[in-house]
Amino acid sequence: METVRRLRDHATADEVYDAIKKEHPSVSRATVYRNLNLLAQSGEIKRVEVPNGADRFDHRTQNHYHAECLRCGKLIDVDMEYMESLENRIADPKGFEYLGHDILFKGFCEDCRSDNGGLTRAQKLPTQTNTNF
Amino acid sequence: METVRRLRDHATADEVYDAIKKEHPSVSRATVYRNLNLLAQSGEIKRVEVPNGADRFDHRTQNHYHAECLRCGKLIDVDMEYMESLENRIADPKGFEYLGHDILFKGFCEDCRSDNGGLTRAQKLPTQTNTNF
DNA sequence: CTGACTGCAAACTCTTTGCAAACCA
DNA sequence: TGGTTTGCAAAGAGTTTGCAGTCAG
Repeated sequence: METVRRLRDHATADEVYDAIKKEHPSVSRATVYRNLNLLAQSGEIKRVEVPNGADRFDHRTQNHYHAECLRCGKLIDVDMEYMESLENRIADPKGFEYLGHDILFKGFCEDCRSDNGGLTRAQKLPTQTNTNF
Repeated sequence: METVRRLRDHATADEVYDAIKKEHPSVSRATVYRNLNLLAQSGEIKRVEVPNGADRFDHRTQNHYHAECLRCGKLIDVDMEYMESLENRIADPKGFEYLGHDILFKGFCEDCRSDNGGLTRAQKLPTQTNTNF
């Protein structure tokens, strides 16, 4: 079942389901979700949570950051050092127990940066300066 | 309608709806959602997207980071300088047009760090080392 | 045989949308 | 009046869950 990590590129549960279904048409969506959850909990794959979008599952299990295309929704790996203890920089912990962090970059992927038009998740952003998240 | 920013603390659309309903019982959820979207787009309030949770709306419109309590879901403001151009540190832009980023810290809030038990969003995390996101 | 795993369908959460009625300028 | 905004209910996306049947050891 884990051989589904051959999909490599940040597949959503549904993409995994579709891929599995081709070889094992009887497998149900529920089973795929259940097993992805198990694998993610055991650490064999990594769940990448995307706000307002389906969770994606990553065969790379080390910590790293992602960038999301605001037009097509694609997720790409970002080539940047993981900031191990970013949370040490926080000035006033106020009793909060920091366990980790996640950074999500936003923008347009190579394919999408030109075609200005069409549906996009960017519509939810403030319109004046799209750099204001 | 914007006076709903008196709720101050990262209210969800539903919390806003509940608050409005007390004074204007006829207002529907759809209207609240529609207007929150308009206000967020015009930049009068800031939408904070929380993976696998309801979006929250923030009266603070400047860029800043948040921390999410993995037990109760509460969102708190993080006292840390906003890293204006974090995306400059990315080694290999690969044609991606970076427009911004968001950082979400995770952990347990003051109230929740002690009570180990009960439902928690942390259950979705790998179990061995909860610091591995 | 027993516990673990599965398929199915229904349920759930959060949010958006079509439409007709109500409102406002 | 004509464009905008509303309420309602239905629809939508993504995911989980109860249950009964199936499988493996």
